Amino acid sequence: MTRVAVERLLSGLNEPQREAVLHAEGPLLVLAGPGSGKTRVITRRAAYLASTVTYPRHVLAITFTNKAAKEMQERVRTLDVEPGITVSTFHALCARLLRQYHEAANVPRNFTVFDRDDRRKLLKLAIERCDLSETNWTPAKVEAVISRAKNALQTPVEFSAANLDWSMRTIARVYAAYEQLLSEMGGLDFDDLLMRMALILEQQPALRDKLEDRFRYVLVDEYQDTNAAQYKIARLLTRDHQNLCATGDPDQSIYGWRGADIGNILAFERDYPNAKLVRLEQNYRSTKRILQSADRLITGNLKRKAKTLWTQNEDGLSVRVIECETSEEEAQTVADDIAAQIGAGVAPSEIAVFYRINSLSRSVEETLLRRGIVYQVARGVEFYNRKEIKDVLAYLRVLVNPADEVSLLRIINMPPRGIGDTTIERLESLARTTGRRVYEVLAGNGDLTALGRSAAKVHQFGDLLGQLAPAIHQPTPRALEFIVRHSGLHAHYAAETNEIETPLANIDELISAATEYHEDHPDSTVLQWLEHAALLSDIDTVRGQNGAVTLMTLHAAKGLEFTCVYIIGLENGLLPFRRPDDLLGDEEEERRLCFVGMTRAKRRLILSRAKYRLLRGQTERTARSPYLDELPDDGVEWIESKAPVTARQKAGLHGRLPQDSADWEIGTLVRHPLYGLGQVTGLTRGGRRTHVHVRFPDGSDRTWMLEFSDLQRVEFDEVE
DNA sequence: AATATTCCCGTTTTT
DNA sequence: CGGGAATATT
Repeated sequence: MTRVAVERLLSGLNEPQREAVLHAEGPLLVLAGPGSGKTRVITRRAAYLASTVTYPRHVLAITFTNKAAKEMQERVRTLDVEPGITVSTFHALCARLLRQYHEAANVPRNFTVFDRDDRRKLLKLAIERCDLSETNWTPAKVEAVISRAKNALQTPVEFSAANLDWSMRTIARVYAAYEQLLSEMGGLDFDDLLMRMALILEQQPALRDKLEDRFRYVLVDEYQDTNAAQYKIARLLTRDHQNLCATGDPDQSIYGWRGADIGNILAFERDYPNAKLVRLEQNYRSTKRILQSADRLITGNLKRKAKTLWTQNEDGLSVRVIECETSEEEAQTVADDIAAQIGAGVAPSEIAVFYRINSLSRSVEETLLRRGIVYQVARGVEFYNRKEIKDVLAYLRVLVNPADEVSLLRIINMPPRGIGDTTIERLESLARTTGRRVYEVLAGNGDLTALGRSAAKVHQFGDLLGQLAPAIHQPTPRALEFIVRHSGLHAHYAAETNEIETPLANIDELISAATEYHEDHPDSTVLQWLEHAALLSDIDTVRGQNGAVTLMTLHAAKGLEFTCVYIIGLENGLLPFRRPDDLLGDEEEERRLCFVGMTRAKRRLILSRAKYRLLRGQTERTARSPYLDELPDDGVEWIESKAPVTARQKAGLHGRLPQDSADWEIGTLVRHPLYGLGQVTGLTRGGRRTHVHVRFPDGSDRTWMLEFSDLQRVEFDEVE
């Protein structure tokens, strides 16, 4: 690369940023405050290494999310670097390497990644196998303990040895049974991906050497959120060449609950005594007032390395704290302000609402919906959690990895084909007694008479799988279409009429997603796509562009920035979050979480709380978050939201006028405050909910839950 | 065997 | 409140 080109990589960077970009050999720690241009630095650094110092294939960058990986890959490309660097999350990287070196890793070549649901199911089985009761040993609790053990790289035996008390010993038994089940099914859970990789790097020197030689320059972003397994992987990959660049910010460590150890970043200089340290402290993102407020808050943390955040940006607006009466009012106030900002010309995509727990999104969603403000919720996993989506994926998973009995049992009677619980039990016991796996019983032409009358149906199902099997060698979108069509799922879901939820539309969307992925990765296999889908996170599925306001948890907000930021629910027990039963909770981590949220804001930051909050069906009195009291006096404006008593609130019932579903029928003319006049085209009455479908003159169809809608009946004579 | 209904429970954050 | 499991019904 020419001198001119290197100059270009350095253009617009300040001195410490340049140092970080140009430091090639040896360990480097970049402590980067919020908004300090870290992304720019690591992108340029990767480009510099790939083009000037070495070849692209020797550069590895590990990011926290898939989305960040994709963006970084693209940015490096626009810097005119030859393709070939590896940018990936820890999990995706490990999955790829474990598959590539499956023999050394002692995992099946076609292992599948078991998500949280699968893991729960398997744990239930494991608890059962250990003759324990699910009430005493709840899957959730056991899951947490096992996950922690795996993150600490403890096998069942080691875990058992390390714990003397009876309860932990018992969980160790479940852990062992769970591992047995996983291995029988050819599955790896999220933690396994890291743990296995760490262990083979440790135990197989030849492979470790090979990988270290491949990845000669390693960058780990968000180093403050690495856990023991990730730490070990990073260290082992760079043991000899020591070219590890860690970037991050201890003040933004927010994943302690999932095993992340803030100590990893704090001890970097001890681990690497000759490390170069670069501090990025100039903030280019936020106004002075926003930065000062956030900085003041974070100084409340006692266990902390002091640092100086500063900015040359303007003072800006005061940070606002809005105290509302109720959570509904809070949502309305936020929606009002959002509407005003959009009216003033702020792009909706520059606006975000953050909250501590997902369930808080609902109130804001409702108010935005009513105002017709387009929004997106960073909760993409929910899409992959839909029943129909899981059904389709289960077919793929079974075809790719027939040992996956969790998926097999999911589809054996989906669509319904007359194979009920008793038949399944018989099938399982037949498999057990003949020492085979269930899929082997299905695939073999053996004797199914033990299954009684259902034998024919089971046999048919085995045939069906045989017919579908070739599809997985097709490109994923085609495989999906084939399977959806021929499995009977299509017919099954097409038959479901008058539903608001349209499974077929979701399946189409799944195929679109696969198509998009396939365009980006033309040579990818079904197996790779499944893996990709399993490792997607909430934030990965946010579609950046379009004119939508973004709603997300504070955790998902890390690494992003918006012109206007609203953080709702600043109440004691909610932020900082505290579980009802237990007193503990890392209050410093909660403070960091708030800090992360505040520092996402460029120009306008609003913090809100409600004195009464409707949570899980009950309105409760709340107390203000202590964090609000820690904000500086200057530059913060406190607003007591006046509570306009509307007809709605007087009417009670979630602040809405009661609607009587008896008044509604197909053809009824209605008026909506936003969309105007429309006509009811359908009603879906569920257990306690009624959904109204309405068509408007512009041809659009919309659906509301009757009790929440702002629809009003219109009599014919009014229309004239 | 499949579907409809009721009841009970648990309460975060996510790869 | 909402989801999942257990139970009742056809």
